[in-house]
Amino acid sequence: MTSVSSFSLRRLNSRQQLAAAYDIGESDGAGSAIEAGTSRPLLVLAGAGTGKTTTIAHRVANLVRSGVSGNRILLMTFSRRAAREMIHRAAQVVSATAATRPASARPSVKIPWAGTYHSIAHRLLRLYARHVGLQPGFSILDRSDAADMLDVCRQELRLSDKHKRFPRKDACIDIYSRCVNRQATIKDVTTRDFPWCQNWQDELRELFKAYTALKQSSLSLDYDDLLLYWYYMMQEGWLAEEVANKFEHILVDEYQDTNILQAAILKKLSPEGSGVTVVGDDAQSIYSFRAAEVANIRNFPGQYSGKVKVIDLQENYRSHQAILDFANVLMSDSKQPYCRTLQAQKGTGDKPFYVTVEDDFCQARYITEQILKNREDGLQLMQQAVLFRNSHHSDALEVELARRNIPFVKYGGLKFLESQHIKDVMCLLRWSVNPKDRLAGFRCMQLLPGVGPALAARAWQFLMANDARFVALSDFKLPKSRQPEWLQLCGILRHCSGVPSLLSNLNEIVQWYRPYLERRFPDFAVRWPDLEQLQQIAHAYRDAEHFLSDLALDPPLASGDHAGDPLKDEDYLVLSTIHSAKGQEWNSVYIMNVVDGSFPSEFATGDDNLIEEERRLLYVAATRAKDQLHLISPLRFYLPQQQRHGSKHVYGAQSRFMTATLLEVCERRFYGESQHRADQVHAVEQIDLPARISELW
DNA sequence: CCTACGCTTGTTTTT
DNA sequence: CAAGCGTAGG
Repeated sequence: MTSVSSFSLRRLNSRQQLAAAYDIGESDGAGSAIEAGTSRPLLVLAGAGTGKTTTIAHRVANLVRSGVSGNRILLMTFSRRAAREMIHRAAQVVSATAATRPASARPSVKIPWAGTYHSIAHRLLRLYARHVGLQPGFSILDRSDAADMLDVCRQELRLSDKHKRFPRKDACIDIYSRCVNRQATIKDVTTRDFPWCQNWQDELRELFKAYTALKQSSLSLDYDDLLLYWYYMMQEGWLAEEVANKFEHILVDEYQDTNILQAAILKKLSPEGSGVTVVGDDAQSIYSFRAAEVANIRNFPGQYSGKVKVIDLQENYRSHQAILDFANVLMSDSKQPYCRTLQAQKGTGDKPFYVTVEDDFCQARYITEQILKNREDGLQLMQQAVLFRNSHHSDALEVELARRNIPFVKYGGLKFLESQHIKDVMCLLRWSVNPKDRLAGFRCMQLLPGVGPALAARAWQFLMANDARFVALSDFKLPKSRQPEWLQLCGILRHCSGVPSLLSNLNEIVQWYRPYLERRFPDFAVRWPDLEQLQQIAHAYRDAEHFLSDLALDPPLASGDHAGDPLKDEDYLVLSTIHSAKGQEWNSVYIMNVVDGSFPSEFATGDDNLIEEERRLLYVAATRAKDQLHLISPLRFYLPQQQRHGSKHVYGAQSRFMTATLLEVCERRFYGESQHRADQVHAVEQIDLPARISELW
């Protein structure tokens, strides 16, 4: 095979080149399409920082240049942000190589089918809605909506009675989700992951049945349904064929984090594996709590009887060797075999700092000081990031950053979409789009004074008896004193369901909601700006349906009301959970609370597989760093459980991951005591300030 | 039938 | 700290 383009591939190493060009024919320049489905399956094992994004971007660009139409490429990445990044990079590659050609001959890089598995599933379902028995306008339930809806069933089935000790809604939805995503029975899932629920198998089955029925009558799909419906679409002859034929090439990023259901969908999309490229790294699998299955990537070659080409990328372009030594030793301490040793192309640098600090306040201060010092040395805030295991671990730090006026953005953790007041507003919008959305309807009705579960239930029956027509809803009679608010709500619903303008509808809703906001929340003044922000976000959307589903599937950042919203071009620091930091990199990285209880998480103790996952989590965190890595270990570690009794702190044990061999590749630092002394008051002389002040008058 | 209040409980990570 | 539950009072 002749190289596709020596110019654009020059910066790739030989293995990356191979991965980017494997089994792609040469375009003859006239854009003749290659015969569909000639590419054999490809597995790219890409260690952290080995140029995975670049490689895929080049592969996409090569596909486009070889004549494959962009809309015949399915690109599934872990987050939509990753998808956007990938397309952007591919476009750059293409335009760099095509600059010599006239603009008209340049292939454009548009990959409309790029996104997460869930968002692609969603698009397909909207596209084929009428063919698969779904009404357009169906709602998407996020995780907590799903849990709430399941809880409705749980209560109706009388499973919630206290003496029964039936699992709580979150446990139930978890079990349900795993059954779906792992294509396993309740028995399998409970024995393996929820042994204390084994005695409830029959009840759980009843519950899931009722839940499924309720979702269907509410015209609602949860996240798992998106995949499940897609999977079942692929079981239907002509439909499966049509969907499979849409795509000539399928690229899946972060394949180690896909689950069994997703793998099954992929298999259905391309039974022989032709045109399939999967990319991933088993050492970076950190989503088993979401039913991710490392076996997917480990067994990928076996799936297609030896036809799979495996390309292993080991040369790391991100970090210097001292950081990679840390990562390598961390993984070699594991009992599980990760046959990957990262090799730096950048030479070496400072060893990672393992910093012992007194408590979380010292930790916050240490991080802030280092960040400021780095900034003085010319390193922007944007080149630095603070990573942590749980989103609340950054609480003390956020206070400190705000105090010192350091702007930051926090990824992960509570999104503002999950806060009550946003949900209230979104539910009214949702209800107006999908009158059968029971969860949304109940929530809205119960906002009204004097309307609780019972009245709402009667009103709901009335609405359903009237074909879910909002016009009829104003005829529902309730106590006279409640009537005005009720009619107002009906008016809004009628208006919004009749007028297609998202912006004006949302504005109506927000205005309507304002009094309820003030009645419901003492801190309404803080919450009000969120509603304005929501309206800002809505500007980017054509209609309510797109707005609602996009926000459910690709939530925007958390509200950054702490240090003020950093503008796009302003410099700001990134705070992120490690899970949300995947695929990113910074010059300087700070990992908080490298202490047992946090690394590994207290919930993981006792289960070897979970401990291993925590190890990989630390690995992912450490390999985000390009130049500087700080691992901070407070001696006193805040454990929220002990809140009441005396000390809030617990003396944390050294993280079990920090073995002697691992410590050898670190530089130890101590921080705290001296700082403490600097803060102490050296009281030499007593001054009577009040007296002085009084003298002023 | 609805609300308000006070008590207990139980807290990861995300599409 | 917020959600869930029980109780007393409209």
